[in-house]
Amino acid sequence: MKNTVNHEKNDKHEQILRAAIKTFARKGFYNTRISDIAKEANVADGTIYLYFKNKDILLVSLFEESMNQIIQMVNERLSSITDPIEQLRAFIKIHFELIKKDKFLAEVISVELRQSNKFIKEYKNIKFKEYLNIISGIIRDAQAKGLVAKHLMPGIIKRMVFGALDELTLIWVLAGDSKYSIEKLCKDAAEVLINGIAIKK
Amino acid sequence: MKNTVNHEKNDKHEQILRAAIKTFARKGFYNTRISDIAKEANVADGTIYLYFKNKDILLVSLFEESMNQIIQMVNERLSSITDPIEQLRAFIKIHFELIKKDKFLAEVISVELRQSNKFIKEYKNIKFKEYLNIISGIIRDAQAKGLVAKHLMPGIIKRMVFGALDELTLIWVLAGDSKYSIEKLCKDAAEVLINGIAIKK
Amino acid sequence: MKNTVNHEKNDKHEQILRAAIKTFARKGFYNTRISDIAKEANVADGTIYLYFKNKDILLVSLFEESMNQIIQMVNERLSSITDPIEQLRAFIKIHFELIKKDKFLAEVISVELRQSNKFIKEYKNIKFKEYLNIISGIIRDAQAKGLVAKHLMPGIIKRMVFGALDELTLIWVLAGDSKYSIEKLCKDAAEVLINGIAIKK
Amino acid sequence: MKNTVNHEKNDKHEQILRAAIKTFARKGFYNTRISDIAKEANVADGTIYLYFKNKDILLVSLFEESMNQIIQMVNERLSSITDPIEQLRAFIKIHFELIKKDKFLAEVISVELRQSNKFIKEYKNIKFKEYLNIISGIIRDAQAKGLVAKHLMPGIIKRMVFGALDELTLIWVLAGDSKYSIEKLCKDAAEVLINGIAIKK
DNA sequence: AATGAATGAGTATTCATTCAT
DNA sequence: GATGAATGAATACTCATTCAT
Repeated sequence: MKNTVNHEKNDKHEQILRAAIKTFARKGFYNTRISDIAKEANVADGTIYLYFKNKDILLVSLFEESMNQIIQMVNERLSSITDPIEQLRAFIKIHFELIKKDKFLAEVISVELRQSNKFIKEYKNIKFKEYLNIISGIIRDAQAKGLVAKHLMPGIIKRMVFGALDELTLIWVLAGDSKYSIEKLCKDAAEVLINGIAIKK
Repeated sequence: MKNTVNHEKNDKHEQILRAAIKTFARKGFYNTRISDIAKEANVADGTIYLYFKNKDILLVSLFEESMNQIIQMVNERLSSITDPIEQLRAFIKIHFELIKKDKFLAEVISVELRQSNKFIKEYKNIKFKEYLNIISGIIRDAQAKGLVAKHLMPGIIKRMVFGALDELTLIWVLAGDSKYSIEKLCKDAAEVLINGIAIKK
Repeated sequence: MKNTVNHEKNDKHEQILRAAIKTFARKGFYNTRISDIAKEANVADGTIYLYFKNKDILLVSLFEESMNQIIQMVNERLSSITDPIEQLRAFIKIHFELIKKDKFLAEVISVELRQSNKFIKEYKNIKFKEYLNIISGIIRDAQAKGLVAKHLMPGIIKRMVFGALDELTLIWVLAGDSKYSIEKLCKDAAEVLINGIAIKK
Repeated sequence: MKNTVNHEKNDKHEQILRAAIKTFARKGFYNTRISDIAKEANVADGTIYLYFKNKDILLVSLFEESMNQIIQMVNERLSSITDPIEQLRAFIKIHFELIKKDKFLAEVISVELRQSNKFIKEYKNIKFKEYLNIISGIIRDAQAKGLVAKHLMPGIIKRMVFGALDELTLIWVLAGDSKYSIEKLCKDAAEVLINGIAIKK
């Protein structure tokens, strides 16, 4: 989030996006007023419309821009790993690192993504699919290397992996008093998911 | 809701609930108008308020009543199985059977549940927790019988299982042209999840 | 109120009227629901419409029937008095007696009469005018007998008298803990009003 | 309401208040729609809510602000008069002057005040009590100077005076074709009320 | 670019009234 | 006559969006 290339002092765009994330996380998309975001961002209501066409687009932009950064970072980190199983483990690790780094964003993505995919008109969340396809890419590679059974369909596995991680995200993010540490969640998730798909030697 | 005994086919309560499920599935909770539901249910707008206090409560009731039926059915079906691993397999099977039987309901639960948990004031989805606890109960039993490693926390596993199943629900329910059959989803899910947690012999 | 000629045991008409008076007094005409009155009267909502065309007519009937009884009683009591000044004194006395006897009715008449006169469509409160004209009749008689100055217009005086009495009604009726006794109000009112119009000897 | 200094002729606050007075006078509080007021004020419906929290508060503000001006003006005018009897006469005169100057306001205050006192939640019309207390103040002064009998209670007299004046207000304000001139009403009222309470020499 | 006052379309909910039983 | 479930018209209020400054 912080590794963006915006070096403007007065970066309203970023300012509004952060305020939107925080407010959507707290109140949800439909219960958030543009004026709530404006207040949080310390700008006038109208200013938001100078940077984002409307409320829907604000949420969409938030997804797009966040996913962009995440995807870039994930790809970078994975590029130095060759074993697909280790790549999957790393993917899971990075997922939880990101959640820890930006709880609000994690909450917005986890809670609002489904709704928006379906109900924000004309929106196909390409970036989200790209994120999911990192997983299926790893699976395919693993299958090619004989590490994962060929009959498991990568399109299904990627969703199961994401679903499992996303649900764990939720419990960490929604519980103020996290019963489970990020590290434990990460460790168990990696163990179960890798055991689940890897061919046993 | 009503203190009358509803044995009529023309049960307004049921009629409205079905209409709500269908409409929430199609348009989402926040984009559904009470008048949409009324039209779908072939009743007047005001009639809905004779059976449900308000729109929030309508969604909540929908969850409660549906989960009640589901939980009862799942428990019944699982009661005749003793091997916890087979119970888990059966649980997964039933999950997909239910989805197939009531696509609209599956969609509403999968898409709206998260939002409602957090944003419908004062709502603690006890029934949903009860559903999740069926899974953790199975896991605990399996651990007691030495079938699942003790260090895996049932509270985490239940969420991973649900998350994975729920995400698969989504792809089947949202894709008009299901690329994957329910049966394939069920089979892969069971395989991966059981492999993931079961101790390898 | 109690001297009506209804000797039916199950007099719904009277029952509803009493419930309406009580409820209008407590909540005001516009804030009273037909169902409130029905509940108070221990009848079904629909039953009210068997006795009164609609909510407006219920208020109107309430005025008409109450004023009828009041006028009849006042006329009866005044008929045995010949001195117009004493008649006025008696009128004032009776006014307060009535208030004391039926506080709820007094409150409804005092608080709702103005609104209804103006805003209930097509309603000309003839009975209320008849009540006022008792006062102007007394004044005219007094003027004929040289007890009240001729230049005072009975149409004005009747209103002043009513306005003064009505305002005192209000303070007694609205104050749960009446600071002033009915008797004191009555005595002062009679003194001031009679002194105000009678020619000093 | 607004923290801006309103010195413009085109003051929305004032504009809305005037429109509200006119519309409440014509149709009554409960029969007036916010959109009626908006139309009369030549603003959008929503604009009203920028200046007044809700419909109840609009009526309350109308009372408060009007009574404030009235009280200030009355006190000013009375301050130059020393004889309490003449003060009372002046008070009555001013009352009718105000009615003549703003018929709509007079009508709203006279017709809606009672209702609002009782049925607008949490509203204690302090300003109205302040207005009434001008009268009782005069009476007390007159009693101290031996001009009014001590046994008459100022708390009762103030109400009688107000009731009488208010009722006369009504007949002038409601009658399109005023049978009685303001001047005649004023003269008779002053004569009767002063005769009514002053000790005869 | 930034503001925030003004707009007015949009909707949940209420409640007087009806009418089948 | 009595009921009360059903109706649906009516409306206060909200809030995304615009635009004059």
